[in-house]
Amino acid sequence: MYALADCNNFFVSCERVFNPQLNEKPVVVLSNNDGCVISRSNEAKGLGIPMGCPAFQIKNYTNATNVVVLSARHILYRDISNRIMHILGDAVLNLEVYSVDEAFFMLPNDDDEKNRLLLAELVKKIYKYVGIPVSIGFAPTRTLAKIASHVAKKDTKNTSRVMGLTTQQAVDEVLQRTKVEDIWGIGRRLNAKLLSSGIDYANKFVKLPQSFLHSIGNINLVRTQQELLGKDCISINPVTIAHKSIMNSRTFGHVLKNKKEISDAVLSFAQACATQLRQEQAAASTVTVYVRGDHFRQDLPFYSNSCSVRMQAHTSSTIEIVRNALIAFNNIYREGFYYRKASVMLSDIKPMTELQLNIFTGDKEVRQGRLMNAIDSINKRYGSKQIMLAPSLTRGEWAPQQNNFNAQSKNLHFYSGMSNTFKP
DNA sequence: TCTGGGGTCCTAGGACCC
DNA sequence: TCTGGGGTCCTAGGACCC
Repeated sequence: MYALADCNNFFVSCERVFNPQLNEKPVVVLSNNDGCVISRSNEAKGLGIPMGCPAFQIKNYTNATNVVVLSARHILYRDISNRIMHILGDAVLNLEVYSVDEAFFMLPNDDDEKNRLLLAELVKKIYKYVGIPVSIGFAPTRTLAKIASHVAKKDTKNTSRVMGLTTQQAVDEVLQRTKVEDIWGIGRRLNAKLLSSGIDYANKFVKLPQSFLHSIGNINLVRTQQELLGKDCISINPVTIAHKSIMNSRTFGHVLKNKKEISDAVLSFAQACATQLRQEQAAASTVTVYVRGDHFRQDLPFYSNSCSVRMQAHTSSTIEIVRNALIAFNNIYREGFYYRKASVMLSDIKPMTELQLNIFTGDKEVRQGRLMNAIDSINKRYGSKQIMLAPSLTRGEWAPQQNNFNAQSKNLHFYSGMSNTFKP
């Protein structure tokens, strides 16, 4: 049996832990740059505010009700997430942290009732020690466990917030009232294709021939169907999931034209990627830089492009990674356009332990490795930005804006200045 | 006026090999 | 009029997830 623990309205719930006045009020948390809604309380959902709603459209849904609109504090959410994952990790087998607010794990018992009691205890424990409401579903496959956790979350009569799909009868009943768009693995495109063939609910989806699934999707869609039929198709991840790519990317606070300002952003993102890479004790051989204009500005010419540079050898040195990121950036920067976003991605990542020294770069690699170790330990001890490459010492023009937009409606309450109130 | 930031996997098609 | 039959590797793009 697999279980999935899923935090309810996670970012909003985190904010409520530190500000109980937010309880029972409609609350939303915004994406970086205060762009759009990424977490909603039940009350906000009740007002009809959709996921991904642009911040400036919230007022269209408020209906004369006070909505509390908050900028995101991802460092805080990550810390709370870690606490929850520790509690889960101590109690269960094979914890797979799937996202900041979700984790899969295996259940120890064959007995449904024992499992149910164990999970109900975990839900209580997490609420008691961390203050976050969690729902847990369990079933023979991950895809069914996911559906079970949704059912548990929505069923307000079920106070234990635990739901098992352990008999065929229970599965059949739930599939009958699960829309295909709510199945894990079926997104907007596939949903549209299925609907146009008259497939609206999961009980119809599971009866489709595999040849049809192949014709509208790929092998993953067949796997999703098999999972709903109770056949475990998703291979178990190793204990520590190594990243295959590392990315750092921001939408700028406003459009930028000046090459230096944008290359400062690229430099800063490349440094962040390199630091994370070393934290994971890994090295990468490919750096990709991407830039684009502003989709929403009809009045400006639009340009987007990306460039990948393959480095001579795998490296985790900030100096090498930044140097190559800037080469890639120089390749794609075009004079005369306005830019709104840039990103840096590292790929072809390997653990340090698997790497051999390249005969061309060996000595330099060793020396830069010592330098990077020194920088990392100083930054760890005295604060994350004590030593950086020189051009990134100033706060860039590209910095995203938070708490810095106009409230058009008196119905909107904008909280600000809360960013540093949390002490782990 | 104002629209996020990460990730993964799969497939088709091109380049290249013998 | 006629133009082989296998392979591999890489990349771009599309789909999905949170």
